[in-house]
Amino acid sequence: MEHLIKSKILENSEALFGTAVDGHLIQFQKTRKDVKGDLTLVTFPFVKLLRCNPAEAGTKIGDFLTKEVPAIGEFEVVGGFLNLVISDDFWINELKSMHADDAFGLAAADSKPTVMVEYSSPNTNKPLHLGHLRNNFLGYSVAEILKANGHKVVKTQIINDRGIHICKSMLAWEKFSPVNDKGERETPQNTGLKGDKLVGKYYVEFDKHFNTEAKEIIAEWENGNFDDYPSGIREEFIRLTEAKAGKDEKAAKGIDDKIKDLAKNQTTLLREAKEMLVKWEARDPQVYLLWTTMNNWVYDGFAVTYKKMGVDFDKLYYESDTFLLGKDIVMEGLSKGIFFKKEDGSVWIDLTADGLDEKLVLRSDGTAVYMTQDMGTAVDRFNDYPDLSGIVYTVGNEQDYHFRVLFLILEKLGYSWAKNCFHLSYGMVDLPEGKMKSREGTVVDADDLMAEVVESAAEMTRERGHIEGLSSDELENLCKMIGLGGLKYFLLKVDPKKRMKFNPAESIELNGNTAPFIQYAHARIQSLLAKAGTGLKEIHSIEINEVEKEIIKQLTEFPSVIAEAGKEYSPAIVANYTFELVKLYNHFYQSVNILNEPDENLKAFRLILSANVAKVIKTAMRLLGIDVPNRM
RNA sequence: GCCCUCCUAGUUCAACGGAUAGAACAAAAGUUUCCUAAACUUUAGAUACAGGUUCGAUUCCUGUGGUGGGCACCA
Repeated sequence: MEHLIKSKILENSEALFGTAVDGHLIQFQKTRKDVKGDLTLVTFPFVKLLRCNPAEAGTKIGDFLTKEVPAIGEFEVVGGFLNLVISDDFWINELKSMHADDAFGLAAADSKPTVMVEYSSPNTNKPLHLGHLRNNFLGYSVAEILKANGHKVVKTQIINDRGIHICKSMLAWEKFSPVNDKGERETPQNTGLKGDKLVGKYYVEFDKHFNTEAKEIIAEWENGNFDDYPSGIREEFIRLTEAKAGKDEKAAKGIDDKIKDLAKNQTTLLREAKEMLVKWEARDPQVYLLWTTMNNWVYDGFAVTYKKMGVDFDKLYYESDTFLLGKDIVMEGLSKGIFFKKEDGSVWIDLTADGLDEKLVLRSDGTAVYMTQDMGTAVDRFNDYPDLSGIVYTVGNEQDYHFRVLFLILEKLGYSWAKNCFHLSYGMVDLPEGKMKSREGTVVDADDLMAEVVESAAEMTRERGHIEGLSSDELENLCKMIGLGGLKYFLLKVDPKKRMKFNPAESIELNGNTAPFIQYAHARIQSLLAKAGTGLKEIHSIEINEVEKEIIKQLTEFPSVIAEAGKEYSPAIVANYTFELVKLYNHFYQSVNILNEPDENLKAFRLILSANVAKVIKTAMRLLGIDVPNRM
């Protein structure tokens, strides 16, 4: 309808305004609930053209449209707003056509370019936590939304399987794991621990011993013992200690941290971890075997978690394969004059003209940095998938700057796809008590949380009843749908860019803007349809009420909501749309009695309306990775 | 110090520069002879502050205050 009106106005702009008008002057919005009309045209933009007041402009355009567009019956002008009334027949036809369309709202599959969506990308030294849940749910959902928009999607993750952090877990396991009577150190098999949990345990173990050792070193320094440490340490320690005098609490703490860092760098543990990393890079067989073994434990653990989350991947990248990539690109950029070399041999790019800084792309010893690797990986992916048009990176907003730089460098290097790369940046998830800090044990473990929400859903379902006739498998499945749906919805309904607060109690809430509220509406409609039986009759001309019309209007917006969510990479748009739809429907449901409606025609209409609400709910929730039960 | 981000009811979130700033939770009051009460209906309550641009500003610009993050030859 908007397209139709727009083109009519543009075609006749000479007659209406005496001049051609720009398409963007024609702005629509939803009509306020308390005034007459279904669609509103904002007439302020035409005031200057027509040299009249907004109301006169509205009347002129309204007169024109009622003549030109049959579906527009009448109109009303309120100030600068032209409110158009669209005929009931138009809405009923809309409903009929969506009812006939099983894939309503979805664009034709694979009709748009291939997009890669990267998400999850964990480190292999610790288990997944709440922050990863937001990342995974977001990435998965955006992938689904892009598919719904007709894109072919490759879901991927890059697994950070190498580096000093992995060596820390490995070292701690070798040093601190107890040995059982069979002479084995702890394994997932002999402890029954999930692999990622076991490895994570030793990462924590490393940190514990590491801190203890650092404290001991500081104690030695405080006693004036610097014998075992390199020259310069004593001076630095004294300098820092003296700088502390007279500082306020916060500044003093900062200096304490620096002293601690100084001491940490002198620990045997860190030295050994670094040695292990060097051995790993040299492919030392023993270190490599340990690395492979422990990473496999982690992958087994992650697989369980991903399955529970309901996410999956089409292609995996491992940092151990990609961490050397990108050097040839640096050389190429160097020869093109995009990068420059400093005296010490390090290679940089100067982005000051773009409002950014100088950025290192290759160390003076010729080794790659994070940026180098990311450049290489991106190019690599476009080689792997020749029809790839762009990459979406689901990564936290602490890396905003990194991705700005990365995309800019790729663009300067002349990769035309650089403009199709997008950083799906999301805010941190806060707990009611504040930031999650692994050191302080305030991290919420992903497995624990998922188990908790499912258990809560089970409790509430048992309390409520309505479960007669369900097998225990069906019941378990239902509780999973409700619990995990609630969790997913809670994390997805907020604008991804925004930092959000996670309240464990609210996440399992079943009222308000939650998945169970939406799932319930769907289940109730299914049971309504089952009771009504099949054979929905054709609807004849009928008078529909305001609420019914509102619902149809809302339903017709679904395709544009999907398009909008794809453009903005925002599942929140889909979530909030669905919630509005359900509220509208519940209101309607409460005000009529569909099954006992004597007018067969009206009954058929209301059933079809309900069926389409259910269809849209199901599709929308699918885009969020949430299952909807047929009964609950 | 420099750069980025965010600040909306008691709380958690909405609002392409558009009409009287919407919801949800919490609070208060109601609705079960009838399709699932995990529902529905009422009531009360907010744009951090100060300027500017505009017919019109929660939205854009400037400044102030606050939040969080980034500024390593770490990843």
